Amino acid sequence: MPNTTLTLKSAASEKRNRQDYFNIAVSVDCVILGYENKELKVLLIESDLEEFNGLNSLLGDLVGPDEDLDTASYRVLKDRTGLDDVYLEQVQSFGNINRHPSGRVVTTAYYSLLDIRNHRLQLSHNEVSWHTVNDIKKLAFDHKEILDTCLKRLREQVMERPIIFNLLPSKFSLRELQEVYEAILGVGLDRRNFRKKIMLKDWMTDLKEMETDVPHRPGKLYKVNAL
Amino acid sequence: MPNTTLTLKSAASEKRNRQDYFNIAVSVDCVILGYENKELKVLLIESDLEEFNGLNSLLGDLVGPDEDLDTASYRVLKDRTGLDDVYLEQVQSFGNINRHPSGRVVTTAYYSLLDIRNHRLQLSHNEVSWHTVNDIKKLAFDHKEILDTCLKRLREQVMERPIIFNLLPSKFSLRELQEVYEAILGVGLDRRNFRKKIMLKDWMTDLKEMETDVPHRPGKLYKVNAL
DNA sequence: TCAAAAGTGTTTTGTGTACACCCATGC
DNA sequence: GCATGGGTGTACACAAAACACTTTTGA
Repeated sequence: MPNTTLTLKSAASEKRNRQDYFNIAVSVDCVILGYENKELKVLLIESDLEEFNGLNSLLGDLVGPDEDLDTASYRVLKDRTGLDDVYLEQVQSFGNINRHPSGRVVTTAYYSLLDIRNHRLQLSHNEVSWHTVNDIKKLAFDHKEILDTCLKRLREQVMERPIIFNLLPSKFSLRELQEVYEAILGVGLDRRNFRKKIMLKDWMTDLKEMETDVPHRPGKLYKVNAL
Repeated sequence: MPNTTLTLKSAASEKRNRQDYFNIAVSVDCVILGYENKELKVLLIESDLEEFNGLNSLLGDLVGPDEDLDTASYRVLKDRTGLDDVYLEQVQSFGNINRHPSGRVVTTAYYSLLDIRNHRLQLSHNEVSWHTVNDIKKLAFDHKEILDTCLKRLREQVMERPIIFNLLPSKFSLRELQEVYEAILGVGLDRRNFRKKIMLKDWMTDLKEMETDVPHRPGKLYKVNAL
């Protein structure tokens, strides 16, 4: 397959030779988000490129010749966190010519949501660690832009579809749920209005259980409905 | 630059050799949409691949080594339509292994909106022509899926941002505008409610002119506000 | 005078938002 | 008994939807 001739038609393409087209590498970058201590966090790795001395970057990798984009993202996630049952969604591709200092790489960004506490990660490298999203000022490559784009998409979707539950343990209280929303949206929410609104969505089921080990009146526990 | 070593870290990547990564080609595909006769249309070309005998496909091309993704899309648009002042937006990337029969191609889809009547296109190939979106059952490659994805995105955005005006001439009536919305959304809209809603958005200015050459009472003409 | 579309308002219904009090529990 | 958060309802503002008649023009 690699040596088959590509026959996409265009005046421009005919002028160039085939070799040019295979000088673009394809990668995926994963914005792996977790929630802990009322903060949204993202998994980053210390960049090993000199140009980015000291800067962190997203987790990503080149896409292999035998991989779909989604498959490659799952592989990155699995390799770096040990998890394979994780929510993953494609957001956008970034292909500026000079975005990678070592060569031409077009990357497709995904975001991923997981519960930091429940999944004790098997982090494959020591340099991989969680960082509070709000504290991140600068990342290697164009990864700050990628992060911001993914966060924007997440904020747009979080009230539309039941994705937020990926950040929570399987049993959670309404307070916990509201705190995750507040962390993502960056605003405080009225408790009564929040409860009304979220209950209308039919995303959760009352487990008829109560919180334990809380230093105050325990709240009801819920689970997310099957999707 | 093409011969610089890529140093993305991962156990998986270290196992493969560099050549593998440059066996993926990168393309863009443009869903070029226009509006005419109360119908939404898309610009298609007859596929020249044997495998897709007779099927149409979207307009696309490989991305050159010196082009951003956006630049490549603008080039495709310019080459195929002669237009360069056209709305263009990235939607999503498609990278399934077998999506292109001649080799591995990862493509990024864009949609584009233009006014068929005002821009008399200089179509570069005779095989390029407009097709009513609703009549399209099948396209070459995964282009039907790409088309559907772009249409879905368009429907989500059309009430959020003033993009629809790209489909209309610079002067238009509220009836024309409503008809475009109806064509895109595939539903009928109440005229009074539509007018109220659209006027609240502050997207248009009353030109203090009237339609001419209509076989009925002429309506007011509007123009889109500067963005 | 007829056909075709322009233009216009009111009522109802639902949703978003602001806001305050009593209750259950652990310490 | 005190601190902490759980749980609840009402009033107002605004947006969405349903709905019909008169007016203007060209043919």
